[in-house]
Amino acid sequence: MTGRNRLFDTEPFEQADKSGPAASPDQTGGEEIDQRSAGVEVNSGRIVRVLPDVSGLDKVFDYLCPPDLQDRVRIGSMVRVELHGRRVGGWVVGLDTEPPPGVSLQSIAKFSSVGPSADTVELARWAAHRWAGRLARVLKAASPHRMVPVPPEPVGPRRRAGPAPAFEAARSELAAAVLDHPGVTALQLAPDDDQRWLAAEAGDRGDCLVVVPEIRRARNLVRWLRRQGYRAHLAADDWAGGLTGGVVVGSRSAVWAPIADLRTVVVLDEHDESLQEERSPTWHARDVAVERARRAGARCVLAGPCLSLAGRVVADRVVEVDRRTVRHGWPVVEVVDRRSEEPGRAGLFSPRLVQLLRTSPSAVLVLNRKGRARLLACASCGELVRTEDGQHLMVEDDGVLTAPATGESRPLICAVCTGTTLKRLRLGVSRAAEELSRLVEHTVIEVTGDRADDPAAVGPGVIVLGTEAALFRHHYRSGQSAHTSGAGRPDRGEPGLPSTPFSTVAGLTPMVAFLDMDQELMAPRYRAAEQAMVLLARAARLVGGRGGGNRVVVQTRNPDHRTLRAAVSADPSELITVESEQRRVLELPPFTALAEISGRDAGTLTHRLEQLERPGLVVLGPRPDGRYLVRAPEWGELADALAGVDRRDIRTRVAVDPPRA
DNA sequence: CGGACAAGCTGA
DNA sequence: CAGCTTGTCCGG
Repeated sequence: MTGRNRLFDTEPFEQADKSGPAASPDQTGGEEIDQRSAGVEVNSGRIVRVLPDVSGLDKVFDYLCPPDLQDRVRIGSMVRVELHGRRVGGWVVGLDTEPPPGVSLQSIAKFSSVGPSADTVELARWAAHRWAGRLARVLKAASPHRMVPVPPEPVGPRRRAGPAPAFEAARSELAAAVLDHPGVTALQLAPDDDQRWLAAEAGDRGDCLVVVPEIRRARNLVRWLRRQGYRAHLAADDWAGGLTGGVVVGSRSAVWAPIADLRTVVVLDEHDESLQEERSPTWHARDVAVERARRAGARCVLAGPCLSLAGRVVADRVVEVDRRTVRHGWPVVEVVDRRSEEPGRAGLFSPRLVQLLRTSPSAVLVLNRKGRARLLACASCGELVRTEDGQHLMVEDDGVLTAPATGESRPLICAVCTGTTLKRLRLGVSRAAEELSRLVEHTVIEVTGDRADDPAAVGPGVIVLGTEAALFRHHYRSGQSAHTSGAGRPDRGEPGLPSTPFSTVAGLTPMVAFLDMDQELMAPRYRAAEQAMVLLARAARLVGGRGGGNRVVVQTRNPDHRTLRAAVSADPSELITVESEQRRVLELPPFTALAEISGRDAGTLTHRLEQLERPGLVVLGPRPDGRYLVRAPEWGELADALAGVDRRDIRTRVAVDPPRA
């Protein structure tokens, strides 16, 4: 059958004719033909391969590169091209390519921006395969947000201009031990170590990338480095800055940033989950950093107070700051064993915790909620939002109330008092706050993750209570200073501490208490023990080292849990030893590779994977929520399997290295 | 992804 | 059979 495309492919002349008087005949067809006849032999008529930035389309297309663009277009360049009648952006991923026979080529419509280097495009390809996702998604992360028409040139002296920042001799020694070694080094630090010195020392050794989990911290670090006389660039604001040389700092996507002469890649707080992209492909900045450094012959340092097992395993060696420093950097961790309390009257607050809270000026309390109640209550009368007959609870769905049980729906209005202001109830946190306010004199502030407003202000006489978010979403307000800086507004380097977010300053909170650590310790996730340790390290950073007299309190019924033992003895490595052994025995990452398959057609995909009959590939599941896990002996196997299965006609989400499996 | 087109359905 | 929906295919 001669479909219209076949005709178009093979006989462009006729196609142009046939499009007839109605469709403007000459605009595209005529030009193409001219270029073909004039171009193909005579002018170099460079053909480039373009990957369009169109989600759902994972294909490359060949285009002619007009002569006036040829000196600017290279691998990674961002261009606009006509595709199927519309203009789309895309990346040049191949030069001088051989187009499929019989296709008439169009020209690139426009050069948009400098893009990732050829090396970075290759690295992105590796990552797309490694995490079984689309190349375009990775390239997007590796590309500037604002267009960069011309790449900046490297400048002369890139290193520190002024005198060296004064670090203790011990740190400079440590820096040398870590940074002057080829390969990948995992560096175990104390939780009160702000790690800025590592960025500075790396900067002293040449152009480097510093990846931190939070953009706010990246901003602070850039400011600090500049004050120390370094050329520092914030990757998010100045994508191309690194091409002039110096220190590039940014959050996870900074691991893709261009840089003139890469010597070192540093990842700070390597344990932090925000180093992993949450959308597919779920690439992890730690692993990209390691691979990038390896390819560039650069050094790589993974640092933090709570190195992940994955980080330790991927590293060539692990260096630990001396025992005394680590121990000193951890606060006293007090484990409150709730098993010994009188049964029956166990509220959320043990007598011991209440005693500690009463004498503490302020505190941050963390309640890891069970389940996710979406309850709504009327703000004026306080009633739960129910159906007309009061029999069923209702939830909000796209601006209307619906009762999942009956299907009944109505606008956002309370049936009892016709109030229109409804508030979301955090049952766990709200009840805990109520209970707490009867036990202590402090003002109690609730914090949950879904409130996008200003962080809570903690200060003397105030207790912040919330989910895990309470560890992050607050500012410290010391004494009478009423100043708080907005969440989105960068603080302008005020000299004092009042507006500085907790995330960067250790030792301000007198106490952090976990009301129910068992939720975390016993969570059915293979990394639960590690993740609980991350929370403890975070808390440790907030309250500071043991010298300050502040403490972390953990309420639990598992006082002998390996995570708690390690925290009490201020030694995260202790946990890792046990954890490592268990993971090996249970064949879990990082000793195997895991992917989580979810979505409507998860079953179909896993079935297809099983049919590949690859040795060592195991499908686990489905779990109650319909998700599957796929395990392979190592990530290469897993990636090959996922690449070898047809995913075109099905809707699934694939998360390689799922953080919460 | 989003348009182009074919096939399927409805009502006059 | 016009007018509309639904499904499938394909892009240089």
